[in-house]
Amino acid sequence: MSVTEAAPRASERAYRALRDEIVRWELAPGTVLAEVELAARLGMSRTPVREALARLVSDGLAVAVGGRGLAVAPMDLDQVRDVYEVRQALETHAARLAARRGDPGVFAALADELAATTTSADADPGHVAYYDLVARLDAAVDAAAGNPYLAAALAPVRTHLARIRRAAQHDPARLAAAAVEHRTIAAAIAAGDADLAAHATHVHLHHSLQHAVANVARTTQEPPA
Amino acid sequence: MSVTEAAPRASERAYRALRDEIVRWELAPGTVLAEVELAARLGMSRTPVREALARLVSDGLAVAVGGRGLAVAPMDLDQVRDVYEVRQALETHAARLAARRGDPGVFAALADELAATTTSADADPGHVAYYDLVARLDAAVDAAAGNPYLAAALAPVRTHLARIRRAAQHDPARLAAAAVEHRTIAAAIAAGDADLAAHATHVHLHHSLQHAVANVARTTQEPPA
DNA sequence: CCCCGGCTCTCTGTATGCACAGGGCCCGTA
DNA sequence: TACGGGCCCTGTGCATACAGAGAGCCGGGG
Repeated sequence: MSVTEAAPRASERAYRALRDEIVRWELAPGTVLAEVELAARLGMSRTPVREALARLVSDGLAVAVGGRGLAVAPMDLDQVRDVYEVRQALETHAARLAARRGDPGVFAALADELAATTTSADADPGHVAYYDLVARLDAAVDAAAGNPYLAAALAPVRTHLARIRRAAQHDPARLAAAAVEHRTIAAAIAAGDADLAAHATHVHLHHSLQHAVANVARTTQEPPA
Repeated sequence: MSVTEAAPRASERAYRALRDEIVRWELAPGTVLAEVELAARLGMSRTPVREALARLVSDGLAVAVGGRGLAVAPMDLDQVRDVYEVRQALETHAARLAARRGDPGVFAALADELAATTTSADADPGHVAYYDLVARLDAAVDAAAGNPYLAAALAPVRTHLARIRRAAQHDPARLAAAAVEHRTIAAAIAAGDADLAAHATHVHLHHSLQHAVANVARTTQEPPA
C-alpha cells in the first residue's frame, strides 16, 4: 500500500543513499567515490554500487576525475546558473501544460495550503513542512503535465536544486516571498491561465536564482551551518 | 586525433550499438532485450551489457516489461507528442541562448550551407548529407548555449527524435521546407535575434511534429520501407 | 638538493559463478 | 475438455574472481 514502491533492489538502495548523501552535503563536492569503500559502507558488493554510480554520473551528480575514478560533482556559480536555465525551460513549460490539463481543484487546494503555511523558523526549524508542500506542488505539476519525458528530464534538475538549496541560507524573508510566488503559480494553474503560470514560474525562478547566487558564492565547498 | 574520443570500453560500445540499432528500427519497439542473448551477440559478458541496458532505460529507449525483463520502448502518437513537447521546451531555450552567446560566423556559415544543400532523393538517397548538416547545427547550438545540463537533457530527446524520424517518411516537400526552417533558425542565431531564433525553432518543431504525427500513425510497429 | 626512471600497488573494468523468483508447461482431476 | 496445482527452467540480480592500466613512491643519478 506504500505510495512509493519498495523495490528492495540493492542498486536502487545504493543510488538513493548516495544521492541523498550528496544532496545533504554529507558527501561534499569533490569527495572521491571509490567503489570498494562505498560497497563496504553500504554493505553490498561492488556490482550494485557501480550501477548506482553510473546513474549519478548520468544525473550529473558525479563526474569523472582524471580519466579514472569518480568524485562528487563540484558546485560553482556557473553550474548553478546552468541548472537554473534548464529548470526554467522545463518548469515554465510544465506550468503551461499543467494550467491547460490540470485539475483546478488540486491546485486551488495547494494554493490555499500555501497561503496558510508558515515559514517561520520557530515553528519549523528545518522548514520540512514547507519544502514538503513545495515538493507536492512540483509533483502535482508533473502529474498534471502528464508527460513522462518531461518528468524524467526534470528529475535530475530537481535533485541538483535540492543540493543548491542546502548551500543557500533559508532566511525568513526569502522563504515568505517564495511562498507567495508558489501560491501565485498554483493559483494561476488552478485558473487555467497558462501564460500567467509560466510567467509566475519564470519570476519565481529568477528570484530563487538571485538568492541562490548571492548565498552560494561564499559557501561553495563547505555545507551550511 | 579523433574528434570523438575512442573510449573503447565494452559498456560504451554496447550502449552505442544497442542505441543505434533501436534508432534504426533494427530492434523494433517491443523487442525483448535479454542480457545473455545480447552479450553473446555483442561478444562480451553480461556485465557491460547490463550497464548499457541501464543507460537505455534512463534514456527511455528501453522499458521494464512485466516487472522482470526489458523491452525496446514502444512508440505511439502520445509518446511522439510528449517527446516533442520536451524538445520544444529545451530547444527554444537553447536557440535563445545560442543567439545571445554564439559566434555569428559559425551560424552564418551553417545558414549558407543550409541554403546550398540539396534535399533531392536522387542526389542523396538516405539524405545523410542533409541530416549530418542538421546534426552539426544542433551541435553548434549546444556548444553556443554552453550549458552541459541543457545538452545532457537534450541528448536522449534527440535520440528519440532520430527513431521517430525513421518512422516518418522523408518526402521531398517536407525536407525542402525543413531546410528553409533550419536556415531561418541559423540565420536568426547568427543575427543575435533570440526571440526570432526561439520562435523559428517553435515553428519548425510544430511543422515537424505535424508531419511526424501524420506519418507515424500508420507505422507504429514496422520500420519504414 | 632536485629530477627522472622503474616498480609496485591500488583501483577500475570485465568475466564468471551462484541463488532466487517468476513464468510457462505438463499432468492430474473434475 | 476445461481448470487448477505443482514442477522445471529460464532469466535476472548480486557476489566474487581476474586482468590491465594509471598513479604514487622510492631509489639512483646528476
